[in-house]
Amino acid sequence: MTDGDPAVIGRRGSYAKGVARRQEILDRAIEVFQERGADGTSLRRIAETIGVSHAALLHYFDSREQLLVAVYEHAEAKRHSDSPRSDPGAVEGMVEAATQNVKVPGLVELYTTLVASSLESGSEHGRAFFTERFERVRGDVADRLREEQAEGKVRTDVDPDQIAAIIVAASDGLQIQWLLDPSIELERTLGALATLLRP
Amino acid sequence: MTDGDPAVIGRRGSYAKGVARRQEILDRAIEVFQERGADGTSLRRIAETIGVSHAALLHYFDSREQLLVAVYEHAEAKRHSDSPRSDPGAVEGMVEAATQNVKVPGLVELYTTLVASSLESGSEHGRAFFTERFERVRGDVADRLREEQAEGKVRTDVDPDQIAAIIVAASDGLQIQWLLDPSIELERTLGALATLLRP
DNA sequence: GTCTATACGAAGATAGAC
DNA sequence: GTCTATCTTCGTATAGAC
Repeated sequence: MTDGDPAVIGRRGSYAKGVARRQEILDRAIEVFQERGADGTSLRRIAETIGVSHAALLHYFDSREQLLVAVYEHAEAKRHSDSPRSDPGAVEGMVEAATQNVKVPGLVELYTTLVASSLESGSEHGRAFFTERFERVRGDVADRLREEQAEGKVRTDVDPDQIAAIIVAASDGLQIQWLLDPSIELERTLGALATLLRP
Repeated sequence: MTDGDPAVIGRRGSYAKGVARRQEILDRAIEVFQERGADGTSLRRIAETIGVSHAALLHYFDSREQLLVAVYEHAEAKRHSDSPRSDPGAVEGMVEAATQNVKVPGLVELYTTLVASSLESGSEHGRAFFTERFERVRGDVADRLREEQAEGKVRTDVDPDQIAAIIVAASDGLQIQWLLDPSIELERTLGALATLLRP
């Protein structure tokens, strides 16, 4: 996120109570999504669970999609601050994140749903968010790969940027495959990718 | 699909005209999705474009999701019969499929949308379809990997089943990343994955 | 068997009162 | 800043004409 002001994501609530209320709504909404994923989560049901009208939600978020994106963003940020940032290798970091994700199927479901809808034509906000996110995550992974290449931990006959894209894609895709069929062993399969990268 | 009768996918239309009409609907629907993806595609809009009532569609397909799955299945089968089945290496086959897909963004969008909704709780049909599909595709790729390992074309220090899952995941994920940001160079990036697999 | 007509409830979004 | 009321569209279900 390039903009420093968190409230700028919605349309209003830029001051005092508005910001607090917004955070409160997001906190409550996260719980809803963690247990329900993205299916039983209409604006009206979320509003009902939280205890406001659905129109009130739309006061803080321009559309259902913006609310969903904000919820995902908020949940992701919260997890990053909860886990003490171990900062391991490029693949190891992805493995760690993926195994964490898979414990909260609702979030993976939400993520997948949002990525899918961001591909559709009407989704300016979602498209921008995920385009930026993919770029940032790929960049981070590529940077770490370069470090590891310099340290002799990763083979140097492949382009770090391309490998980074593959790692991110494989991680996303495997989480989906795992949700549909847990027999694929997410961690060990991502481990095989790490084997491929060793010099 | 384990059942040999194609008409069994819907609920009726098992005979003569019904089958033909069903195919006709699918052919027309494919065009709709190829240009619109999955967003402007409500049951009613599809019906309107095809020239039937939305209730008529539900005569051939139990639900909107079943129609969408059938459309995707039909489009995929059609493409397989159109391209003369080159049957190359494991990764090469995925590269070929992915580069074909990316020429029809609507289908990738449809695929992603369906996979996402198959994760949700209400989706029995979609979930079964994609679980089977992933299993079949992974199995095919793994078989080819084993052949290539025997031929000395692929390194043998990795499990073919795990690599197959990674190839499928990476292919799916990269198509999405490419749609959001074409600068990642889909073919060359998947080529890097091929490099990793060489002995 | 095939399809039209119609109805129902839920959804996202908007307008305007308070 | 938040609500009620309302609009439109959606998926789905049913009745019954042909």
